[in-house]
Amino acid sequence: MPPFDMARPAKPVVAEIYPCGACPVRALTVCAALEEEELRRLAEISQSQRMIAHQTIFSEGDAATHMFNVTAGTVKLYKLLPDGRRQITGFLFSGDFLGLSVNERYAYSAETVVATSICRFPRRQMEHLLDDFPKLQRQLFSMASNELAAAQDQMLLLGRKTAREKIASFLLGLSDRAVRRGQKDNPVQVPMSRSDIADYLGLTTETVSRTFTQLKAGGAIRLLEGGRVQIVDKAAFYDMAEGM
Amino acid sequence: MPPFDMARPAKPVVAEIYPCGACPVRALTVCAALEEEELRRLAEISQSQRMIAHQTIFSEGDAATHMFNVTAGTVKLYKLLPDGRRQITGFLFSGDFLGLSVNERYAYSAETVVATSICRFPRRQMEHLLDDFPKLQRQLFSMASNELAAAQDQMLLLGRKTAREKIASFLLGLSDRAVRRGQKDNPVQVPMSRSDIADYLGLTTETVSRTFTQLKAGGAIRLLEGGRVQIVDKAAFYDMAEGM
DNA sequence: TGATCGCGTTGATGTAAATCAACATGCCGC
DNA sequence: GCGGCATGTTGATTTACATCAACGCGATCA
Repeated sequence: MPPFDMARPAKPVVAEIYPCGACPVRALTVCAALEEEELRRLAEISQSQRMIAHQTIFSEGDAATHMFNVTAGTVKLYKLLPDGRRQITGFLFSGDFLGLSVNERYAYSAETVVATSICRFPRRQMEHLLDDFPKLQRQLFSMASNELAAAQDQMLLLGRKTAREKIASFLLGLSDRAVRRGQKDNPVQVPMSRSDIADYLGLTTETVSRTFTQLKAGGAIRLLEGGRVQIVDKAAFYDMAEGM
Repeated sequence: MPPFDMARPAKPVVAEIYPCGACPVRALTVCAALEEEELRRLAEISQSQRMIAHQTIFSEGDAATHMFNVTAGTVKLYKLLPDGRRQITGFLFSGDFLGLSVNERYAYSAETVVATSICRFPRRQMEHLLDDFPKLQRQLFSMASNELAAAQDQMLLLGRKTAREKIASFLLGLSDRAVRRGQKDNPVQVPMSRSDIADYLGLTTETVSRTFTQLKAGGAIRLLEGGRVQIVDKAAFYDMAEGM
């Protein structure tokens, strides 16, 4: 059971204490590697918080006061150009960490996609904890390395893949990450709008829509209700995502 | 003076001992934060190596046996699709670190762009050092965070910028990094080929060439000999890079 | 029950950049 | 000095995707 009913989002609540020991995603995330003592210290500085869909967690350029961990729901990270063009640089799900900053400012904006629970840590205290617990730092470093690899995959997608390959890669990415969270990988839950998908893949909503239609017509996917997408032949779909 | 004459590249030499204490880029790189003792330990496991232009340092999928530090020259990182489409995910210069890996394999390929000196560390021993010296790990983590921010900028570029904006952003990026290395920022040295630039920006060589020509015709840049490019009005160029 | 709104789909048309092609230039080996 | 090759530039044409436009549908609400 999720920590709260996603269909009936609660109002955002600050300063609600969430016991780390009872955290539903502890095994998946930065806290996984921690001992009793470390976990206790982390719990002391953490606050759990629930947010409804489409709320801003922080904006690019804000002072980076906190780091965050997603415990339920979906978050998007994005950057804007002055004229409003938007690039979504990532979607985060339960277990994912956000809030790394360069020179004390957030380098991107973060917004909830659906009703979401996050756990927040004051950055200063978190940094002290990193000094005290190398294991925690190690864990965070390892997560950053993985994100870096994902970012490179996304650059290949944005720079060199066709619309069809982009959509296929996107769905497979969602599917793979669902597996890692221990959720069903196929059909895959797609909680974000066409517009969010477009801004993640460097396309327009129209092209995203048309490409979904084509994939459906070609028998590669089935669109189910509840925003779920079934990938008919996953192996063939991996090939499609790489242009084979 | 650079550590060797870049115009007359040496044959690659393995196992040449390079004293860290005399390293020309120590202040710029992962070694900057280290104490005497730490530096000595790092020196023990490091090997300096010179490579000519267009040599492979490692390939995607290779077992990740080493980590590297660029001490002179230029390196490109890239990923390939099965049909040969290529995305260059980054250019590295003196002081830059490479070789982070996910599950023991390199996630991308690395190749020299010009004659280059690198310093290599066996990964296993490097990881032990990270455990022994949290300061080193901290430094590496901080560099990874910066790279992550750069990767997000590049996603915005690839997904949402026009050819003209891409070229302007690229030149400014080179210029800014030259400053950080203490080199001249304008005119900026552009050591890579049109084809490399194209694969970095998600364009074709023809479009890169045409865009340079247009920028030159519009008076925004001047193409100098020796592969240098002068940015006429840097403030205006920053605006152009963001579509303003 | 009907008006309004946001979201997604589909169609017609436009265009930035890709592709195809030719040629110029510089560099290297001989 | 000369042929061969890689690299870069420019021109003609094509195309994948964007843009502009219309409409369907479900949710919300008076």
